[in-house]
Amino acid sequence: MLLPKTAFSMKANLREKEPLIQQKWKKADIYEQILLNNAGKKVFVLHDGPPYANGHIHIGHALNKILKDIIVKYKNISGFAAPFVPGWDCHGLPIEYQLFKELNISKSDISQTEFRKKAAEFAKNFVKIQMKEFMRLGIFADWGKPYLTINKTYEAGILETFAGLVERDYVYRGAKPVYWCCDCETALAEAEVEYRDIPSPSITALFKSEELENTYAAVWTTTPWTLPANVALAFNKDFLYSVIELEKDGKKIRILALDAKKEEIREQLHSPDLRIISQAEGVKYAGMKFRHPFLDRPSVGIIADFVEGGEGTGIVHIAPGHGEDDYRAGLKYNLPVISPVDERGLFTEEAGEFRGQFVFDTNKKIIALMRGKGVLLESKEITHSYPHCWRCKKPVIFRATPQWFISIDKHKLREKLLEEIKGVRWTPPEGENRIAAMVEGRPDWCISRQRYWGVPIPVFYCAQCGEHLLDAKVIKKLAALVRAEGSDILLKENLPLEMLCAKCGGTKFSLENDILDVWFDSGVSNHILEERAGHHWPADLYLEGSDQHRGWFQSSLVLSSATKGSAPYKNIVTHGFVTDGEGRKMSKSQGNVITPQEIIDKSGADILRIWTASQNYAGDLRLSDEILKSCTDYYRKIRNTFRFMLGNLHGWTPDIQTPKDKMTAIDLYILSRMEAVKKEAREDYDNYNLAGAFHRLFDFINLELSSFYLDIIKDRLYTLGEDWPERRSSQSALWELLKNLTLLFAPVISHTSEEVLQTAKEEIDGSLPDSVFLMEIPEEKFVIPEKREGEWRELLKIRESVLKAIEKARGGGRIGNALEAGATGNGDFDKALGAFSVDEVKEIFLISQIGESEGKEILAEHAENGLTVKIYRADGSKCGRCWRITPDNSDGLCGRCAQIEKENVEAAL
RNA sequence: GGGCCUUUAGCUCAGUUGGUUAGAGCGCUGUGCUGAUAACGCAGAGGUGCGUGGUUCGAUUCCACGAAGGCCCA
Repeated sequence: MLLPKTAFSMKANLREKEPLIQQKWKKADIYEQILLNNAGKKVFVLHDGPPYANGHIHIGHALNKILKDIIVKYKNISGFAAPFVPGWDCHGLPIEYQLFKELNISKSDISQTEFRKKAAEFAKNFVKIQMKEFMRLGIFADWGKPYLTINKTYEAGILETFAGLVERDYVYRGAKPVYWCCDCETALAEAEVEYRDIPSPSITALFKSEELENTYAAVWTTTPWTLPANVALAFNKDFLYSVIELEKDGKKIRILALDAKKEEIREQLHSPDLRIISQAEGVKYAGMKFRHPFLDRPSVGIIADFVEGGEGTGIVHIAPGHGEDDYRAGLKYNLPVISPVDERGLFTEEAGEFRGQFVFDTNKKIIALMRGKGVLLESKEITHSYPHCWRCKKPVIFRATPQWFISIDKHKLREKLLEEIKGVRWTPPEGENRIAAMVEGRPDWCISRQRYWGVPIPVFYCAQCGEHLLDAKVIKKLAALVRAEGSDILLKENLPLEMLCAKCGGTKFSLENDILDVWFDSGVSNHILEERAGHHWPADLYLEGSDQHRGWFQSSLVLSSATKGSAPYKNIVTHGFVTDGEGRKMSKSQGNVITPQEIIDKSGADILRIWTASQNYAGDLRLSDEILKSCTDYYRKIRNTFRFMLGNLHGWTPDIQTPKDKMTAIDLYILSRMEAVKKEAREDYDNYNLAGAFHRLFDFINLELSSFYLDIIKDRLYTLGEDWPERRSSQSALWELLKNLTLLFAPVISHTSEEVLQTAKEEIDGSLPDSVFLMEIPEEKFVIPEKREGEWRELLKIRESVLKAIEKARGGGRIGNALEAGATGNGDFDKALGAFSVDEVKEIFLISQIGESEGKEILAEHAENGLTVKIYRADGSKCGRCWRITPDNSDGLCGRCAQIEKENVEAAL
């Protein structure tokens, strides 16, 4: 008896084994080895989108990097050389914000240079942490040489791209409102603003129509101080508006407002009655001119969909210098941005009589002024939620400040972008539509940030006249300096630049205070592809979460198209977000968060990798204990099947490989099936359908190997003489199966595949390479003719019926082991069996006798699809060795086993 | 509130121009084996195809509206 024997254990113990395998990979410098091994092959570049370096990795990071890793590994074992350089995004507000909090200081307590040093340390520390965490997932990458957006060469690349934009005239100066703290005299980001309830005036101002007789538009606002910056009134195009006539202070007056508000207005004015003069939808008021209530300035009617009917009058006061909505509406209608407020929150000259006064203090004066002019409909106080500074806790304002922009329409860039989008292959395809819609509607890109932690915008101001200097040549010089010294050098004074002010001839300059938006940083990342050996530009693939349609995919596209003339990628794959088992967002407050660390500690990285590969990532990905449990079940099945194959290859080596033309029918059949499955799985991998590949491979292992082929060949493997041809044939097939499946699964369960291969190297074939990733998926070579496949399909249909019939017999308590049974059937039965020998059929059905049922008691019968199968007890007695029932049994052994025993005895002599 | 997307058995997935009783696997239940044994085989149960309307001889598949959820934006 030759039973399976292998050191490959049933229990995986991944949490202890994986780190050991990873150590070996690290020691052998597996990443380098793979690329060395694949030198000369076609290059495939997956360019990593940089995660932000400010915390431990969460499940979304793990998902993203594992998906990338699966694809890169697959490419590397299927005829490509696929490098993978990991990146990190290291500048930006989140780090700055976190660090200020940690240090418990504010901008004024620390110099920019000193702060930047600490921020760089902070980022590098998390790069180190995340790198370790990614490595623990089994990700292969150029860990020794990642790209960090704070690397000197990287920062130089940022400036070079910027110079390219300046050369082509894409960069311009404009104004945009930002949150502004008048106390700290600084701009604030969304994250630095907290909302608190405060009392504010709630007023309705009247804007006199220049076209309609004695008619005033009623406009509600809670920030009267922004009225000096008013330039427009917004209507909702679909709402119904009315001009109503009523009495105010004893005089007739006509008010324009939302029709639904007319009663409310009548009550506010204590008017005894109201008369509807006209009614129209908001769209009618687009372009209509109104008079500012207290300044000599027109205010024009516009349409905006953010106008709501709930609070107010349905007519919204628009001050593009003091609100985000207002600003965007202003862009659309080409309205001027007025922001007559300085950095301390004091009105400037532009505000006329309010000059020098603090904005919040002028609310009352403005109300009084309007009341005096008879253009105030109502005034009261309300309490509402209002943004405050996270640091000094004072209310903030929206204030327009000078900012730098990249034009999206210069040189028809927008059209170019849309054209490029069409040239990219988007997976899933809906992504194309999504990004195209965003690009169509996006405004110019504001790249200024009033922060410390980033690359300074390379613009200089003349110390004498204040004129700005934006010069590509100068910026290229700066880039060279930065390449050598890092971006901190820009903060130094007296840079050797030899600049001259074009306006006044001045020679002293100061650097712009604003830094570049971090999306600019990461948007230029594809420049590393041109600098790294073994890479090429554009990248073959970008793979990120679907949120990056607005983020990185777009910033990369804009910068690359503007400066290099095309998109930096050929393929985009996007994945959804991880939710809990109910499809709900994971959040700390919900308590439904599962971290990659927990999964690794409990089950191992290969389980997490199976989770990643088994789900369709196009939509949201659910994660729960129940789902992980099923991943563990997948894993156990795969592992045990590998174990069975390894164990039964004991005593076999490739030099006694059975040639294809000597293999038995069932071995040839299963190998042919393997080829078909491999082809399908490879197509899936090639199309980034990882779940398709995984389920296909798993089903093959489960349905065709474990339940079918392996079950059947046990008899040969265990009971035949060691060298018998049928046994060697099956072992040769096992070897092919093992190699193919180890490799096909390697991108997913990398650690386990490696363990399988190393076990095989020790136990079966010492000439195998040191890592499964230094191999290639075997080429197709075991396909049987279509006609033969058809014969097998017929046979397998009958096998199903036989199994059901046997189960019926078993249910009746008439039979236990299937080997006790014999089977026969009607005409179709014999016809389908005709293509196979009786011995083959018995083997495949796992029974002891076929046909010849005359005079026998039928134990069970099963009929379906015109086929009837009958089960009876096989003739003869049970062989003590192979357990088959045969008529030629003597001394408890069947004829075959008796001979094998004899051979074994002779061999032993 | 707007744009894009998702919704098929407890779980993960298939379902290819709309056409007969909607398929797998896992899990579950039952059962066999005890020479893959904390393994392996066999069988079975399990679905108002998110809901409501419409187009059609006929819709999981097409259309409209709605619900729940996700991403982005406001």
